[in-house]
Amino acid sequence: MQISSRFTLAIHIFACIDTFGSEYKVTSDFLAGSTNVNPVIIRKILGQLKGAGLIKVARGTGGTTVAKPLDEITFLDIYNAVECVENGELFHFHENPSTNCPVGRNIHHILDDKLIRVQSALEKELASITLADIKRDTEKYLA
Amino acid sequence: MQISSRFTLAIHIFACIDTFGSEYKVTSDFLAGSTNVNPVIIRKILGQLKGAGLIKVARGTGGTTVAKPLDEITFLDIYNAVECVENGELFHFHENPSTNCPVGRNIHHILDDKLIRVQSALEKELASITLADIKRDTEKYLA
DNA sequence: CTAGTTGTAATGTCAATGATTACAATTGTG
DNA sequence: CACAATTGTAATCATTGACATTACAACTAG
Repeated sequence: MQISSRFTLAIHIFACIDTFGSEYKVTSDFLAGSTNVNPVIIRKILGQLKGAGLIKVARGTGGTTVAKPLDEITFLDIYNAVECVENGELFHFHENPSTNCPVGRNIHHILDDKLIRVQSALEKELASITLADIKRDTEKYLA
Repeated sequence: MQISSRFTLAIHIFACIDTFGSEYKVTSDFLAGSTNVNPVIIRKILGQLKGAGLIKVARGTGGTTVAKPLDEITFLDIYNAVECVENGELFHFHENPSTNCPVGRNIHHILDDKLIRVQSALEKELASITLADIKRDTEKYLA
């Protein structure tokens, strides 16, 4: 299965806040228009990003702002915030390998460290990209 | 979403073929017993691995063998064989960003190269692990 | 107070996963 | 040759997550 579009949506949201935040009030309806995604879905993602301390959302009056310097928010922070994988485990392991079979009994010992290596490689690359990179390239393409 | 358990199942299957292949006939029922997964699911995975040229399956008589030297089969080969992600794209991009919004119009330009970087990091790590590593560690834990 | 928003619950649709039953096709062996 | 074991595959089913949508209570600036 693919990683949920919540991830690309969240980055799109940050690009909008940064680009339009000084000029417009960035509401869930505004973001729904730019992403073409239902405003309730947007509000759920905003709630997750807020919960992770990445943005501030104004209750009642409306509008969203970024809570930290852009170069301190990595793709990994966003990826974790929007819960792309359950329990933080990228790979879904088959649940009940047989304890009667020597291989089944040891498959976790054999495999777990390798799965972690792969997952760590993914997360390391996610951590190497920040919203400052997004800001730079957004300005480049909008010019 | 997590990556399908077909991936860990496939590796479990290879470990069984290597460990028991010389002594027993490794059938889908045998593998279903070791993995605790339905034999029809096993047969589907075997079909995908066979289609990728990684194993040979004996029709009628039954039994499975590995088609290549173990150090020539990487985790990436297996990952691709069992179709863990659609179109080979790890990230699901929201489908219709607005063309009326400057950010929506450019979000793919801004983001695609970064998503590819992350996906490549994952695939590179997958490619660095082979079934020879699994064989070595299986023997270690079964001893 | 009112208008515009957010937060959230409740439903609905759709797709993928995995289990399960059933059965035709295949093939070595008695 | 006929049989028994096995593969390949179709057809269902239950469960789960994603995303859309409607509805509405709670909140806040003006």
